[in-house]
Amino acid sequence: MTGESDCLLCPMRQLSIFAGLTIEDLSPLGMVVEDIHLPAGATLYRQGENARYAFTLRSGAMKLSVHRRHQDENRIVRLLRYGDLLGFEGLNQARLHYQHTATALDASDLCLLDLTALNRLSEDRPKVRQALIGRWQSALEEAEFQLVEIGAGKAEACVAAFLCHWCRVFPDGAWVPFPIERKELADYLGFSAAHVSRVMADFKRNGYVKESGKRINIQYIPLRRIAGA
Amino acid sequence: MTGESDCLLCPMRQLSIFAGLTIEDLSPLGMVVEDIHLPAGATLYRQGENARYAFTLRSGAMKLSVHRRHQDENRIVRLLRYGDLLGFEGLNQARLHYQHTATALDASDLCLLDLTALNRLSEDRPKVRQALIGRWQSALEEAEFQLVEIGAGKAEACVAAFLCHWCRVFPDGAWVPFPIERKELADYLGFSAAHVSRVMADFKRNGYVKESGKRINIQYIPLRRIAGA
DNA sequence: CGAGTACTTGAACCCATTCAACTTAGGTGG
DNA sequence: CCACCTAAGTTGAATGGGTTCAAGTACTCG
Repeated sequence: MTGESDCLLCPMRQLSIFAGLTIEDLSPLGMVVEDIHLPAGATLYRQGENARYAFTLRSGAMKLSVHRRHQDENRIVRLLRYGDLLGFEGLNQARLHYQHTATALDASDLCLLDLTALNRLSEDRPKVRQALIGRWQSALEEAEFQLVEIGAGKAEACVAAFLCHWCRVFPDGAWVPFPIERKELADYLGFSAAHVSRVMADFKRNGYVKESGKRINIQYIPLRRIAGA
Repeated sequence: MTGESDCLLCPMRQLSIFAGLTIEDLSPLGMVVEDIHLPAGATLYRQGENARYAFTLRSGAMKLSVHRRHQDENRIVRLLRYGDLLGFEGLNQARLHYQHTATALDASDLCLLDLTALNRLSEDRPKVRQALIGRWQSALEEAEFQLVEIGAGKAEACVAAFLCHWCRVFPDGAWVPFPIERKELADYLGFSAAHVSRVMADFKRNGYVKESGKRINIQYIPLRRIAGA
């Protein structure tokens, strides 16, 4: 399930917070980095638990969700993929607990980073510091994407915007991994599972997208028409 | 309209990113800080403009909004008050432009901070760095509050959650400045102005809240009942 | 191949939108 | 200081989109 690994050999390093660091930067740091493998559905950490580690997602997909106070449903606040960093709220010394529950949507590989070591590293290395600031910024932008593009408007437009956003890093027309159930998509978008299902079914009937197994393929989504209606 | 000021004498310093710094820390930095005063409705900066300065809000209230691509309406992504920092997206070197449009909801005083100087300062002073990380964290938490408590559910519950959140830093039962129009509240919550007005009017009729001029007074909001319904 | 889970679909209901009319509040000039 | 004027807030009625709940269908995994 877990084991040690060498960051210097990591094929993902260019995308990670250690990108741009040389061997001289990294090797003497003595940062122990562990590999973690999670099966689909497994929980990595829970909201409120002591935050001692951050994680880098190397493959698979995860969701961050929060328990709503007066409601039984869970709201999904972020979806993560290849290269994303999670659990770093503990870097802010005032936040000693995880703010979300992290669950694997699909079988996932992560590496574990000790937060105190990471903190020390960011003190010493401006590049790491910049990289971390960048992660904070993207987390914020992702949240604002959700607010702006998804938080209001008709369901069709929200689903369409999300699908385009989800597939944005892949070439047009590619078959993109899509390990997200209707219920989860609904929790993320703020609609009922039934209605999300309706919209997705319509999109498929209209030939906007295709689905096969846990992959999706965007053919052509008439964003203009959907938003304008 | 503008003038220089001395951070060391600022009555807000304990709340600001310079909190915890001594005179020795601050005085030799040569950071020029300017005072800015804005009348209600004035725009401080616009989405897409070159980001050279961050700002600290010393009094009044502001909103950050984004223009929606396929929509004419603007979505409000954050509301700011006393002590809040805005415009710091430029600290991330990859973001040279403001991500939002900043507009004064009320007559407001701010101080202007040069971003490059602020960057230098955060390199040298761990306390400033920590304070900035804290600001990033609160921006993120604020966005997630909006997602979780306000982005889904019945309008009554959203309005109630927002009002409690807005008044949280004041003592219970206090008259709290509330320079937010129905239309703006609607843009923030993602409802129509008409419906927000209806809900607010109901709340007032039921004695949950009182309004007078640009101030509000929460008497008692039965959150449990509203959310449970 | 069977069982359980996810997905789809229908119908009734409910909440929010829309648009328009009306009321209130705040500000300006006489 | 009052009368007017404008912008903001309130309210009603009709419409429409989304939820809910339940039934039926299609996967997927063992």
